[in-house]
Amino acid sequence: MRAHQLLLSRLDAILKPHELTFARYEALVLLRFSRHGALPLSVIGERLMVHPTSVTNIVDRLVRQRLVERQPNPRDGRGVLASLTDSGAALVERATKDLMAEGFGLQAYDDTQLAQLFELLRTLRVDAGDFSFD
Amino acid sequence: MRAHQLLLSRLDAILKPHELTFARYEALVLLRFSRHGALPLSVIGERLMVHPTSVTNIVDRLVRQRLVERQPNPRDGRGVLASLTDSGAALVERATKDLMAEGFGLQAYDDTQLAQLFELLRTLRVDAGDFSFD
DNA sequence: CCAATTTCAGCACCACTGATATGG
DNA sequence: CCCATATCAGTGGTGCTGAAATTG
Repeated sequence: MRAHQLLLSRLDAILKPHELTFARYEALVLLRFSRHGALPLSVIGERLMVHPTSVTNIVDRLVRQRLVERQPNPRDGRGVLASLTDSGAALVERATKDLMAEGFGLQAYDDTQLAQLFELLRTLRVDAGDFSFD
Repeated sequence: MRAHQLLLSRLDAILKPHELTFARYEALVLLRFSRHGALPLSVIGERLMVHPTSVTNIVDRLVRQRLVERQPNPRDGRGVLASLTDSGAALVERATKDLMAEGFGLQAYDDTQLAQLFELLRTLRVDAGDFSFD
């Protein structure tokens, strides 16, 4: 619990100058690495494992910051696409560069330790019925 | 991040029938194991590492649930003690029994793995300037 | 008709800032 | 006078429930 709190506050501190929270950053990254820089809100919710109403909320804030635009989904009239704007794409580049410069807050670990930690945490995720990513 | 999310939701699920969040549970446990079942709010904030205004908020909610009472601090006229009520003490016993029955959500690990995980997470905490508890 | 997608109102919770009253 | 303790008002953020509109 405490390790999570410290790690999150590190990441938030790095993202704060960009006026991003970690949740909003994750959404931007997801869009950045999608095929067309745009995804249905439902897909964002699945990938980030957040509640549908939370997706609406996150996208609202990103739209207000002009980092993302809402577009009708051409392949599903019920759906909406969140689409990266140019300034959104530029911002996620800058923020990612800053995060990488700090090793995503995990500089204290070498590669072996990171692998051990990942494996141990995977045990908890699998036990809770999460994806295992193996 | 995901492991934390899953663990917290497990603990919250166990605590929900007792109408407790994990944060409120932590405060009750801290009081339960204090010398007189009562502590200054400032001490609660230090031990649980939460913001002073968050302590006021948490204690407010516990008072509303009749699990805790506010008392003037006899040794410091500025201060306030949060003091466990009988029903608060009884509730923390029941909640702890439920949590222990579920191994605090960590049944997936044996003792060796728990020790490894603790040690790896300690590395992050120490790196971030946290206490090390060694 | 039923199901999926998204939105909205509303609530609980958490973390913080800034200001304030009170007392050491 | 300065500092510590606690509270209060207010803001931003997260995570949910329940209901509704729209469309497949």
